[in-house]
Amino acid sequence: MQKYLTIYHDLAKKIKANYWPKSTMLPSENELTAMYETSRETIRKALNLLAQEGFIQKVRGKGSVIIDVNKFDFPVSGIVSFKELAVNLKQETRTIVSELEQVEADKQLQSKLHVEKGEQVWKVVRVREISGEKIILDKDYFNSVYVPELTQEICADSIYHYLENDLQLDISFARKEIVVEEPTDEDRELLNLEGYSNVVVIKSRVYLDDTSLFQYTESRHRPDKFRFVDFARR
Amino acid sequence: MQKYLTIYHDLAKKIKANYWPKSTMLPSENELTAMYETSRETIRKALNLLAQEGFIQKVRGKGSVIIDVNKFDFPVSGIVSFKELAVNLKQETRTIVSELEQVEADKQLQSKLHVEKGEQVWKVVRVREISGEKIILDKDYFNSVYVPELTQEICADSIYHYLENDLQLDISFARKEIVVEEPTDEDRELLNLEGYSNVVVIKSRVYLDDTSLFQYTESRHRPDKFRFVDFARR
DNA sequence: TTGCGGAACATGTATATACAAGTTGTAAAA
DNA sequence: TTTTACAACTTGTATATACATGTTCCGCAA
Repeated sequence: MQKYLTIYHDLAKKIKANYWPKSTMLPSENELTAMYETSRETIRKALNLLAQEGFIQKVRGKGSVIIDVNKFDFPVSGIVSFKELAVNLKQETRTIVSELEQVEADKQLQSKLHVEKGEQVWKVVRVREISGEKIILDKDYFNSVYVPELTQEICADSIYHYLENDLQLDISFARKEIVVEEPTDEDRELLNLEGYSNVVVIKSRVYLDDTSLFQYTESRHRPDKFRFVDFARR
Repeated sequence: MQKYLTIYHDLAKKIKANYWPKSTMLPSENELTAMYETSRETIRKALNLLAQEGFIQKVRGKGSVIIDVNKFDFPVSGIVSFKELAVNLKQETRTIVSELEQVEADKQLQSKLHVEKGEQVWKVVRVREISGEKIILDKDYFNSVYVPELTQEICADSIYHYLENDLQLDISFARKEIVVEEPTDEDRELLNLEGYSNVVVIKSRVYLDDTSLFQYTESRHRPDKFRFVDFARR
């Protein structure tokens, strides 16, 4: 593994474990250079990563202050699969595959997935149950060129795990959009909406390493259970 | 100005202006090094920034592909003032200052702004009108230690401009949280809610360069007009 | 006592060099 | 013709050096 990543992970782990008191300085770059027996540039790469992820704040002429991280509980920012999220949640979760089929792309899908008319597309509809309540409705569409086969088992477990480990796809980046919509009949039917008159919809286009678009997803959430946490720099 | 930032801005401008066709390769790092008469590391700093911001996708052994940017229309991600947003909007916008006063921090504010009991805090309530409709209700609280004075004029124009240019504050990062809530009486009174039974609330804690917390904000949006666009990397 | 200057330290930027590792096309070998 | 091997590209990582620039603190001079 690369040195700067190893150092980054080591420092991140120590910060999370409160190895240093919050709001105090990290050792200086020169000290870290000596501690890890490497060069200053390598340390700086690790520190810049830490700053980007909100662990530290670099102050010129002074040093790196450890930011008091109040554990981000639901980082929908970034690309994270539901299964990866679920392990952080205390509650019981369950995934119900309600639909799984290969369909021809209609006009709407064509524009969202950038495929030609009539091309084959996998459609997966899944309901996410948290603590016994049906909270999230995930509608995924995959370009069959990149995902030729999907099974009930894969969808019930983790599609992302299958794509990355078995199909060796390099998922790279996504464009996301969050809006609030009125529930569709499908939403009302599949979710426990409890009279709520809105759903929060996260629409994502997901791209591979080679910038090809392979997935379009709508994640539809009951509004009271939705929470998006973000870290932003000016 | 720093070389790598100059190069970054130059490349970003060219990409936005379609100087190179979308989905094609940028010149290689070595070519750019020659073009800008600098070192490869400096070029790499600029390219990494472009990748971070979603302009390009770096592919090892091949080069940097230009990502087809479909102009992100409403980047609430990052820290952006309403006035900065407004210049990108085509519609007419107006800001109405509905409240401006210095108050003692109550228990709730104490925890949100990390101030002591009874400390002075500026409270600003503003309504944002877009195309004649009252869409957004911004409630800002500033720690008086960092912001001793605020006037009607400043609030009607841009508080951020005042903080950064006149008070010389270095606004650095923010923690944000997006949730959906039921409208309060204040929401119903000040906004044109048109019968909507929810509001989208962005709660932000904003920090200075030296990691001190100086602002807490709730930005309350009418759900049909709310849209959050994000670029994420796995 | 007060204020100024500078040493010693911090991070930021720029450059050069070396090698590792992935991709592609070509020419030689089977 | 097909396969293999390699050269010539690409980006990724690691190191060393130099200087710029911001912060802190201590001691000396006024």
